[in-house]
Amino acid sequence: MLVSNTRLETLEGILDRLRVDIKLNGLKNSKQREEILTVLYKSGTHLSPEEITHKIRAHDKNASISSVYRILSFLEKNGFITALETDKSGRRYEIAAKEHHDHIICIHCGDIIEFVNPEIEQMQISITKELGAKLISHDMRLFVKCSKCQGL
Amino acid sequence: MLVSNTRLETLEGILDRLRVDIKLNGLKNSKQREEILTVLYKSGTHLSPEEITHKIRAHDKNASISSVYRILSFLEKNGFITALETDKSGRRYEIAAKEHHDHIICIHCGDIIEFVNPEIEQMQISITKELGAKLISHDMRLFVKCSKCQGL
DNA sequence: GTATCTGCAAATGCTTTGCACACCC
DNA sequence: GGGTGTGCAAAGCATTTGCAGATAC
Repeated sequence: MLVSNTRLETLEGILDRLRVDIKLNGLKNSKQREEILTVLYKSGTHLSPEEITHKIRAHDKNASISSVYRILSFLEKNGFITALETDKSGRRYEIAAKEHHDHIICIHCGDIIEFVNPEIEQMQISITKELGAKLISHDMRLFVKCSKCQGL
Repeated sequence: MLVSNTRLETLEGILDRLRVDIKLNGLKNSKQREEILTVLYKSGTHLSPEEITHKIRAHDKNASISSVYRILSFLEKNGFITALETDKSGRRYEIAAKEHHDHIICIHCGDIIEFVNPEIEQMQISITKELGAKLISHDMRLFVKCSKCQGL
């Protein structure tokens, strides 16, 4: 079953959580953290660090990719975004404020379809429970030739 | 359900297939290709290119890691081995002559448990079929804290 | 002999880090 | 003011590639 692209939270709600998180960690506010989260929220897709850098440079000419990497790492660690490896070219990031989902990736055109299957989710929990292990996170990628690329 | 570590094929059988494959591709025989496949077959685990290089150097003092990469790439492309990314430190390889399986990876000790769930396998096919896409390959990783690491 | 295979060293590409200055509280 | 954030350049690290000599057929 496909996942709608609707965010579960408003952008302002997410930014508020970010500000609280920053306070709790004794950190200081920064425009860039908010800007990157905003870019990911608005795009709704999976962006590479390079694409993100390019986008934030629209408002901030000198933004550097190294800061983008630092911030992405912080945002991922704190659960605001999630990473996905679609191929060998590196990681891509998406906003975490969506329903949990897995990914179908077309190996030809790179298109990504998001889906969730509650039965599979449940089985994953059962499987690890049987082993006495605790499921921390999971990751399922279906690599396909999508309908548009069938003829190629 | 756990997957036994039994190989589906003898080492000689696999090497024979490799030799046929090499002929068909107009390539030449090489000790290293067979040696690497043998190392992976005998180890039964997931080895990094560096570990593989170290092992084949037991019989071949000057073996280089770049050849290992080249050969791993060939063996993967031709279906003799499969790659797995357990963490950010790079890819690991295992012999393909096992039952198809997915991986449970302990984020603490790095232990890997192999399992297969036929129902999930079936669902993955149905999900992609519904979209008119053709499933080429898939990949499911359950990151856990394993029973031995629970207390940590 | 000719094409493939190999080791070596250099290059590549993504990501991380050190440092000095800028900025927040 | 002191600690955190940022840009820049350099470093890291896994992986790839160019090249010349070695090897297979």
